Amino acid sequence: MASTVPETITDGRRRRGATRRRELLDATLRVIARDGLAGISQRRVADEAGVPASAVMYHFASVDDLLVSTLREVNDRYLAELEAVSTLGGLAALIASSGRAALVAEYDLFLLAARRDDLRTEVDRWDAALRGLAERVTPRRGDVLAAVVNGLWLQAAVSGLDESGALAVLRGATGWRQGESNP
Amino acid sequence: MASTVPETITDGRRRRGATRRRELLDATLRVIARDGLAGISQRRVADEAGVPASAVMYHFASVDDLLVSTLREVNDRYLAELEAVSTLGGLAALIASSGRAALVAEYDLFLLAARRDDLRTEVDRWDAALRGLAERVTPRRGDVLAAVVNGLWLQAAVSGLDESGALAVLRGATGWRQGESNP
DNA sequence: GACCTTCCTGAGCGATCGCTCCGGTAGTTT
DNA sequence: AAACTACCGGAGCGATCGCTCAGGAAGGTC
Repeated sequence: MASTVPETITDGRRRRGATRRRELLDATLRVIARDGLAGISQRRVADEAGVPASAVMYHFASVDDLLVSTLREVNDRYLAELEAVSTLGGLAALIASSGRAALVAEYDLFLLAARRDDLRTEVDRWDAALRGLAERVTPRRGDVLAAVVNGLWLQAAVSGLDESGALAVLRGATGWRQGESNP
Repeated sequence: MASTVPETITDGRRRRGATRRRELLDATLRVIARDGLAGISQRRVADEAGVPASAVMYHFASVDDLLVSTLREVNDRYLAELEAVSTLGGLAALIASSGRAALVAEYDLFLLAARRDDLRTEVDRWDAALRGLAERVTPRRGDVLAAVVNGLWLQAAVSGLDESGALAVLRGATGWRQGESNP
């Protein structure tokens, strides 16, 4: 909030620093996917990223800050994808596009946000985006579509789900009938 | 599997032991609800239950065993409740009956089961029970109902959900129209 | 009463935890 | 080249971790 955010970093030192910071965020997501939030520690993330342990504390104020930053990054990415969707087909493709391990990791972070007051904004952002999409795609059945999307995403995380199966459920839930126009 | 399971324990020592074991399971669920799986430790659970730390290792082979036992207990309870449901109204009541904190804790354990091969059976049990209920209540749209139930449960955990709201979505998703017979 | 089984618990070990500190290195600016 | 800045990384502190162990205490059996 207080720091200036240049559109492109010209300072070579800062650019390397920013890269390493992102590598730590990626490593964090991989560790969560493998071992869950309980598996996160400064040293484990550092090892996963191939950097010394102290690097974590240089780029993040605390391990919790690392976790929260990872959550925000993941959420930003998904919100952008959600907002780009306008059809049931696109929605099915999005839900089926991520691997199970990554989805499980993202749900772990989602639950973290659900439990902590200081992260409610992240949950609310997701909720608003999903509700917006639901109203956009199926104006009369927005609440139903929102629930189905949440459910399908959970099934994709836990048991896996292919695109055509997801689409069939989405159509079934929104009252789509064979021969109707998209979505 | 190898131990005899008497229908009622007459030995006072064993009965107290069984009680304490259950207290530890309850304490575990409370700690998860508050701090997540990452907040679980032998000493923290023991403190929450009001027993010495060594009691955990007496009643459970390891902290992981404590976690797995808690998961199985929670799953058993929910499966029994799921199997008792036969109408949309009953389903809505069940979904809305648990507090948010408890639901978040149960999802944490659910994700643990989703990530670990040795716990797949628990996920599969849940999946089979939900699918069975869905086919029972709405034979033609079983897959849709299963997805909606998962989604509503997630929403109940994250944002809260009242019974009437849940019922409205369940009816909307299954094509129920005003004036039709239950469910 | 003696004897046995079951449950209990405080002390403590080695490992790992989050985090601090500080000397060092390498780009950038003057 | 000197001064400055940003990034780097090994050492190490106190706290907590999972788990072991050995010595009771208490209920049950004979």
